[in-house]
Amino acid sequence: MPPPKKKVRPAAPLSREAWVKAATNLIALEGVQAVAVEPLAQALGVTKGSFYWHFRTRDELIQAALEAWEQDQSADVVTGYGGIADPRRRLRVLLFAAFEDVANGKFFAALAVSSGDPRVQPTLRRATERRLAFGVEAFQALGLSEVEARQRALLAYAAYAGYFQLLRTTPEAVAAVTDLSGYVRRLADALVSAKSTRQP
Amino acid sequence: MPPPKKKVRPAAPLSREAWVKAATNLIALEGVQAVAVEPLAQALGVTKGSFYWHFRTRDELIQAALEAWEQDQSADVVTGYGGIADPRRRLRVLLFAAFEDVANGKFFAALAVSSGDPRVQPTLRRATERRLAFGVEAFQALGLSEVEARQRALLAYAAYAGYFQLLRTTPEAVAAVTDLSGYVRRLADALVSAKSTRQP
DNA sequence: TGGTTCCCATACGGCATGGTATGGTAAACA
DNA sequence: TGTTTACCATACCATGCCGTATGGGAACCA
Repeated sequence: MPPPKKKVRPAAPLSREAWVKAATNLIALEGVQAVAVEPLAQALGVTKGSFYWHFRTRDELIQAALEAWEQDQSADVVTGYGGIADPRRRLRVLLFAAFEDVANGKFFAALAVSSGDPRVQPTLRRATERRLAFGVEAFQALGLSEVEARQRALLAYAAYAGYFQLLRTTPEAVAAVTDLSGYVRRLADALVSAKSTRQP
Repeated sequence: MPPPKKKVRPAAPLSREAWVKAATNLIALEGVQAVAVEPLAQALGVTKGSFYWHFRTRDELIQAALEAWEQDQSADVVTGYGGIADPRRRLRVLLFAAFEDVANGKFFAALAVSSGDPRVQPTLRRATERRLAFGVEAFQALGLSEVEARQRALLAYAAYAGYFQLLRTTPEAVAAVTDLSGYVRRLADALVSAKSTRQP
């Protein structure tokens, strides 16, 4: 008779980061609530026993994934667009970069989907505030008042958030607009070059 | 000794519509996945027994709520803005009306939150397609090509969707812009009066 | 007064999942 | 070679929810 159970070790033991990465992918696809321990373990070819050795609880995994994303975020913002001198050009580069980072946009949209989760809320709030503040600053550099800069930053950010929300919920609708760069260019033109008050 | 259980009837028996309305409110607040039979029954002061007399299943309640909303939607669009002749004015009225209907905007954002649910997807897709088509038509009436009209409609709709998403996830961020009508006016100006191609 | 219908309570089974307890195996180490 | 440590499997309990089965009270009707 065969030996009752050959315990086959996976080629490499799972690291904590592997769990976090898997959770991050799952969040981007289906939101935070989809991060369930048992299905995730099955997808990784192990069982819960493995998970609860690496993490104390499910919350800990989710927090780890969120923090990892937030870290990347801050790094991007700080390093990237501080150096561009011309405020008009800086704004354009900022907008294009934001829309071109599709993976990041999708993850952000997934977070918005999970905004009901109390773990997600602080992360989402911080990210939004930081980005909005950055946008306000960029518009003020154009010489606009703070009120106007806030309006335009909110408009730009809403266009960003809405675009990736639509891309997530109804990609067919977005697919009708094939020229993304044209779309962003139009947004940039509308926000950067418009006069400071309503046109007659 | 007191009688073992005085079955106290509620003043009025619950109607099917009362359940639908309660579900609708819950969806607007927390999304579709929050519509759970037992908690909802408790909130209404009854038990599951009542629910499963009015509905065959939980799905049936959710479908009913979604259909009710979709009906209202079509009614609004059809009745409201068909008659305005001047295309510029028509677009402005349309935009202002969309942003002013806060309840509807919040419900839409809640549906986007629940976009993973297979019951929600068709409703969301139909609503998005109808609204976008309406927008494309309105921009074409300005004399724009279809490609340009699609871009602007998507931009307007993204600004709409993003605004209510932000209002839902991080209301503090939106609160910094107190003048909503100014915000919408800026959006309208940017979309309606901009030249058809990029400015030099 | 007895029956019928509407509306609901109670009790139960079932499933998915979070979390715990415990043991087992392989590799490194002494 | 014996022991410890890292990593994981298995079995188990608890909880929250869906759906079913059944009965029962109140109101109306004959």
